[in-house]
Amino acid sequence: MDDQGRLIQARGAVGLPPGHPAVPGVPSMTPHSLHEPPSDNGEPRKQDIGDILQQIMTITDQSLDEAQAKKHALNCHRMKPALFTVLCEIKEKTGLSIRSSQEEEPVDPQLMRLDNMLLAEGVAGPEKGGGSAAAAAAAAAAGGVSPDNSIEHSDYRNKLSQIRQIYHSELEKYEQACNEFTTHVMNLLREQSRTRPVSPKEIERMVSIIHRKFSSIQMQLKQSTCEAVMILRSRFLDARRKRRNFSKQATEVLNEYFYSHLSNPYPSEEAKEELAKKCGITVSQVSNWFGNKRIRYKKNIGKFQEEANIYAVKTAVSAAQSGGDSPNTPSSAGSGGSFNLSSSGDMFMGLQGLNGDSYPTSQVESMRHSMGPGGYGDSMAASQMYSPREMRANGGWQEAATPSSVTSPTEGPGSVHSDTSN
DNA sequence: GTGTATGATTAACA
DNA sequence: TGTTAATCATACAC
Repeated sequence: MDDQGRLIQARGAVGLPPGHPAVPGVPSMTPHSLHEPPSDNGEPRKQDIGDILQQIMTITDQSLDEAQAKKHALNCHRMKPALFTVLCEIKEKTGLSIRSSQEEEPVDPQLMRLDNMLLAEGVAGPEKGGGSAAAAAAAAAAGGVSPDNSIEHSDYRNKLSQIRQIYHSELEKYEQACNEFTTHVMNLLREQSRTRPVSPKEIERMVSIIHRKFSSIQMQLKQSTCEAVMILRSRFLDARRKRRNFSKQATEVLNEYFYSHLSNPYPSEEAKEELAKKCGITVSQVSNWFGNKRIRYKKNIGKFQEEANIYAVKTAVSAAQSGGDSPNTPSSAGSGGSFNLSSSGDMFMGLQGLNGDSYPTSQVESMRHSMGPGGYGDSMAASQMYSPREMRANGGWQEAATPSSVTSPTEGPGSVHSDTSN
């Protein structure tokens, strides 16, 4: 007999109208589950099943006490095991079949990524030297080797080890809680299976749901751990946090270039590379340095007067020492080597520019002394000694009339411009 | 501990 | 893409 036929038969048995479902969500009923002693015409059996179904259908309409009593009576009914089997079958065929298709989800790529990262960082999986490899890789990525690298490495290792420890202990807690909860639910369902149709498959499904829920919690844990590792890594790698002042020699080289190219303190790419090599820093650090220097100089020219003078003197000294034959070359300021820079025409004329005469070293020294320990206390005096470029209205650098510091190489030593605008 | 110096970063701009 | 200007974060001197 087909489902339709069985349904009609069941309806007839319980005396339900054709539009009313026999049992909610029950499309079919297999007669083989209802083995009854054969009767002559089947009427008593039909009547029996009908009664049971009727009682089940109306149990919710009764009072609690009545329902309890009825439930007990139904539980003890001889037809109960058969009905239970049928209901289990029906549940399998309806709800479960729909859900089972949704259950087979592919492995979450996000979870895979997290797992891979934790594995790579040495947080998950076997410990690989406490993350020293990762620390070394991080240091390599940073592109520099600092003298206290080993300290940083151990610091990184310790922190990573802490993260690892927390991760594993939390993971263990989750797993324990998951197992406990699963056992609890399984026991509960087994217990309930005495009073309602709960098939083993359903229990299995419930277990997998619990596992999925717990694995989503685990994913959060993994995500948090990954974030912690990322923060640790970024702290370890973040150069800003590990800022080191450049060496004195490096700063000197950069300043020499800056003040000797004050009219156009924009080193070319080649010059930057040369400076970087000379200072033992990167090209981008040179760019940063010049960017900072320009803006800070412009913002507070007065503050840099002294510094400018010192470098003017230095340059003059070296120019004088080298016979004054190449006053335009910053490298002539005693720093050795050449930047191979084009003559930007902004070389300090040293002290030459003051009155057009070349100053011998001794005179330079005496001038230096005349500045006093604090350099020029008088800004006017300073501007006479060395006056910076006038800034363009738009904030840029402009070749301004300056007394000594900045003159075109084509200009004679006497091309002194007074600039008291500062 | 505090103020200043300084290297790095970032958004906006040309 | 390089520069400016503002800002951050750290180093350093006191």
